[in-house]
Formats: sequence, structure tokens, C-alpha cells
Amino acid sequence: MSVPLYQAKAEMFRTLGHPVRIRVLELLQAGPRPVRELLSEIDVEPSNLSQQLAVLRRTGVVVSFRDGGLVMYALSTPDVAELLAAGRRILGAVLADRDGLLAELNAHPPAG
Amino acid sequence: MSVPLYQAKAEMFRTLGHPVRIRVLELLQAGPRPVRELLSEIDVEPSNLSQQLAVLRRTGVVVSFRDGGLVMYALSTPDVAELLAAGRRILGAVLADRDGLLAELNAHPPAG
DNA sequence: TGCCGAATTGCAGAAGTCTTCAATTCGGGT
DNA sequence: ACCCGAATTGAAGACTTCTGCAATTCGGCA
Repeated sequence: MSVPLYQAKAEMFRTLGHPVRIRVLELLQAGPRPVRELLSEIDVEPSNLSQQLAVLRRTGVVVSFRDGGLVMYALSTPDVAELLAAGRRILGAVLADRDGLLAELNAHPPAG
Repeated sequence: MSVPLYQAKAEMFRTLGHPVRIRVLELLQAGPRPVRELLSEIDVEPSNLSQQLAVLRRTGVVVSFRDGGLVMYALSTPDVAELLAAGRRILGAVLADRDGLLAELNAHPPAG
């Protein structure tokens, strides 16, 4: 497998590695939304949101188009929703492992 | 949904956002491997690989244990493989869209 | 044309990440 | 105890990303 392909994969994941960008993608799972609405649901400066949307656009995970006076954003492919779902599962598994380990530690004091 | 949870999700994706870390995870899909072997397959300094492995460990996507004189690494959950697969699909979709658009542009010159 | 809200861009300082070096830890074998 | 290879850690400099401000673009509408 070629080196640039690893670069592309890494870039794709790095694109998702930001709280605002994650929130945007989760909101877009329910369908296209105008910037205005994203702004009202995510506590962030307009210029900052624009920057983050630009990052998502550059990588191609979202697309934008105009609808009347508003700019709309949408997921470029439903696969993105799957990626987020897989991420949630891993997070769940990791946290469960941690809690499980913590619980086990508590159940068996130092001498155990 | 709480703000720290978005932080955790973002951190989880950011963890994958590095070519060396992606390669490590892909190699680990086939089963646990010693650091030594990862080193021989990824062209990177030992200390650098260690740093990247530490990042993966911190987030909990991999675990490590000792086997004889070697340190082994393994995926902490098979869900990680699914995440990588979803990433591949999106990358495919995005690149196909780009190529498709490019092809269409070439098929319909300026006047079209 | 001129105005208004919507959205983006440019920029600069702060904050974080990456890479490599040298130094260190850790077990295993003798 | 000593040495050796395996792996990790610490730290510094180069580089990238993030954030908020001000300035700008863009479309729609009077």
C-alpha cells in the first residue's frame, strides 16, 4: 500500500479530530442544515465555525450549496454516519474496560 | 450530550490522524505483534514509534503486554478494525466523487 | 445603486503536535 | 552482579493547528 494513501487516511481521521467538527457532523446526520442553524446549536464564533467547515470541505466529508439566502451543508456520503457510529462503539468499549478495571480494583483491595 | 464527550470523541479520532499510527493499527488487525516487528515494517525511528504507540495506548485503542523479551501490542477491541474499514469506504467515496467530477468536466468542455 | 444579513477570509498570537537526540529503564541470560 | 538488546522517556526546536478579531465577499431586495 502506497505511502500517500496512508497520508490520505490519516488526514481523513485528523479532519474528525476536533470537537466542533464532530458536532457539525453529528448534526448533519439528520440531514442538510444551514450554517445559521449550526451556529445556533454550537457555541462558537461564526468565523471559527467557518474555519472548521472549511476543513471538513477540504477533506470532502461534507459539501455545501446555496439555498435562497443561506449556505447549506450536508454529509458528502452516508458512510460518514457509519464512521461516527464505529467511533462511538470504540469509545464505549474503551470506557467500559476502564470502568470495569476500576470496579475490579475496588472489589479486590491491595491484599487481594 | 455533554461537552467532555465531544472532547473524548475528537481525541479518539485525532489519535488515528497520523500515518504511522494508522499503519500500526492496520498491522495489528492481523493479530498481536511485537514492537520489533512493527519497527521492521514501518520506516521510522524506534523512539518515534514508541511515541506513537504511547499515543495509541493513552487513548485506549491498543494495549501492550510482555511476552518473553519482547513487548507486544494488540488492538484493544475489534471495533477498531471496523473504524478503519469505514474510513476506507469514505476515502473511496470521496475519491470516486472527485474522479467522477473530473471525468464529467473533461467530457463536457467549457461550452457544454 | 446602495444596504443588509449571511458567510468567508486573512491574519497574528497562543497552544499543541511531530521528530530526533541522548539518556534511561527493564528483563533475560551468563 | 554484569552486560546486552529491547523499548521507553525527556526535552528542545521546527512545524502545524486553533482561536478571535477585523475586514471582505456575496446574494437578495428596496
